[in-house]
Amino acid sequence: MAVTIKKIAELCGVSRGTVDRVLNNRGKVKPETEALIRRVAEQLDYKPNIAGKALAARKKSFVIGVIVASEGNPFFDDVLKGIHQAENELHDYGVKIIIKTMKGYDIQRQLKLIEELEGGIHALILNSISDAEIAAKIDELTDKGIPVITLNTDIENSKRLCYVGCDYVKGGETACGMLGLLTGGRAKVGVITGSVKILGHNQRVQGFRNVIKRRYPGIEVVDFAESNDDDIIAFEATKKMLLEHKEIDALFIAAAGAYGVCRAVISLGLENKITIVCFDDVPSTVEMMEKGLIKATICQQPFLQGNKSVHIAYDYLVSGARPHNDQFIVENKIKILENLYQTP
Amino acid sequence: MAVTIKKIAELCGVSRGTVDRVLNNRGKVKPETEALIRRVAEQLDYKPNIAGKALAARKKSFVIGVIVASEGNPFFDDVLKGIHQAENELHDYGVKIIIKTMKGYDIQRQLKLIEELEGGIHALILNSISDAEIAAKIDELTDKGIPVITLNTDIENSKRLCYVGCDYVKGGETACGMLGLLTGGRAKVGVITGSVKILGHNQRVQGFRNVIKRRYPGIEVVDFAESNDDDIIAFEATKKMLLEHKEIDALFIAAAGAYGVCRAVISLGLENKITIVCFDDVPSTVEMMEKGLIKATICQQPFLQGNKSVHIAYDYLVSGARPHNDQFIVENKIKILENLYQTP
DNA sequence: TTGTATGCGTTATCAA
DNA sequence: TTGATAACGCATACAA
Repeated sequence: MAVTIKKIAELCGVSRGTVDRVLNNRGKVKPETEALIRRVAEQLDYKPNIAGKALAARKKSFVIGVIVASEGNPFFDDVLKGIHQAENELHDYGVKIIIKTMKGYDIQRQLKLIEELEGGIHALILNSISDAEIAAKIDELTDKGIPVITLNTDIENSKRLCYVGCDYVKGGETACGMLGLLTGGRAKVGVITGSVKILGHNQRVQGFRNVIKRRYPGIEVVDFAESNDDDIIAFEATKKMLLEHKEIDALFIAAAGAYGVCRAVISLGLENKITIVCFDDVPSTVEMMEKGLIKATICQQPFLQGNKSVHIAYDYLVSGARPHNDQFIVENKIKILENLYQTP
Repeated sequence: MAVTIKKIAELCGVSRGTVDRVLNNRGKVKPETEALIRRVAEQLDYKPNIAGKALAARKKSFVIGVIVASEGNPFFDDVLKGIHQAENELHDYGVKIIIKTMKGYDIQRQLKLIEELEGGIHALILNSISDAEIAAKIDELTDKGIPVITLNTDIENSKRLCYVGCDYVKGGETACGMLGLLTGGRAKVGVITGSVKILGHNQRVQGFRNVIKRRYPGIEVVDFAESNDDDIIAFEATKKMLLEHKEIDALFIAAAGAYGVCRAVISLGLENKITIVCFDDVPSTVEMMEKGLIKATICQQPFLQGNKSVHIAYDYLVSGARPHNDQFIVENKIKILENLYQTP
């Protein structure tokens, strides 16, 4: 039979209340008794029963705040779906969610949204901007007892509880691996990134270059442009790039803007010449895959990211549990036309 | 606040016990009261609280039997790991698991194993052979109140509770999609399947042909052989095939035996000529991917299959919950060298 | 500093 | 046929 608080209490000759105080660090226990209880719990490998915790937790109520830069970015549609489903799943357990959305990555705007939420939440899920001011704010919340979970974008040197998102470097490596296979290892590549200011985008490009160096000497990056995650800018930049570099026969799109890129390729009549690899499966990308323009896309489980971030926040609030290594890394999944539609 | 049995009881002016009897079909309730309770529960959209159920269920104990054809088949290593982890996760809830393994697909042997278990289990997870005698046995168990979950291989026309595994047709389609991309849509393919008697293998080949017809007229299947999931037989068959058909420049391996196939290719010095696509990422396949022989493999989340099958059995025993559409379909994941190692 | 009592939602037992 | 009550493991308000 499993070890329970009751059993530990009996074994130590104290009451359940005392064991609870020790195991949950509530203080007010004589040091000797505390030591004894800890020793016994350790030896018996006590694991709190989740169902019991959840049931007892129903009496409380948890408000979780969410801030995402989802406006005008369809990638976040599935992230938000995952969050909403988690809210549903945890509704029974007294979880309420307040979502604030923003457009693009404006530091002051994000700070303002955090301040709007901060008084009324028990935890914050933050699609964070990698910036010192934001990091300081995260530390402030954490010190106040509001854990912060970074979602999709991480931030270094902060007291965030954990990061939920993909491994961007590995994503870039996977993209290059696919391009290598699709082109027989010979390609002149144009890179269209989102912004050199965004860590994740740079990491993808870095991963891409890693694999060139490691396995594909025949792949060469001949030009590089930024789209600011905007289809129009991507369209213009791609057109310019392809006109200036007639030798380009592959495009690596490290961020949003794939639709603009594809339209540029079409407008120059280069559909059959250029191999395109990109990220995520937003509707416009799916459309371009069906047209045959985009051969492969690397996806990062947006639904799972949203869903998991909420569950992690709840688990931490209820039982102090935190994920292994302070992170939950989703997979980079290769999708081609044939395996696009599958159960999440 | 969520709807509970207590609330329904109050609203109907009866005791919790009575509501419980109605909602769990235990009988012994006056028809009028039953109708009233059902109506109220329906209207309030009553959803039983899982934590409550789990807690109450601790008093019972569940024995789940598992039969898998895992002997000599490393694919099942991860399936078994998933099962063991589920046992760990549910240990607190009184779940015990008895695993019986077999080698290959021998109907009489499988029947015998079922009979050995049948007296002492509350549910059965069965890596079933698609056969009428087995189907009849499944129905017998089901009628006795022992739900049967088919794992990795399904069986038609039976009263099994649900199927946990992949969509084999889609797996074959994905494999052909990859091969099309890797070869620029032009290939002379040799197909090495496991056995024409195994439904899943046939479905993969079917999916492969679907995509040839749909998108890749330049891909042609020139020969076909069986490996019986055995590396030695696969080795011999591949060698023969490649010697007879010098034009073959791609191999589609629909089942186990990939290692034998690769060794045949190596022994003929054709490493650089032949594009190989296969299934699953057993250690010998990973080795061949690292050597560059296998370009891509389609994986089917073995760990998740094992883990999920146990959880589904438990959920059904505790709360009568069954998965949507009587199945839990795992994904066909494309893996190349760069995204082979990731969190499960 | 410690113990006791109560409740979370569900199920089982026993008495009526 | 029904209702009352205890139990599962945990958390906590309150009493000692």
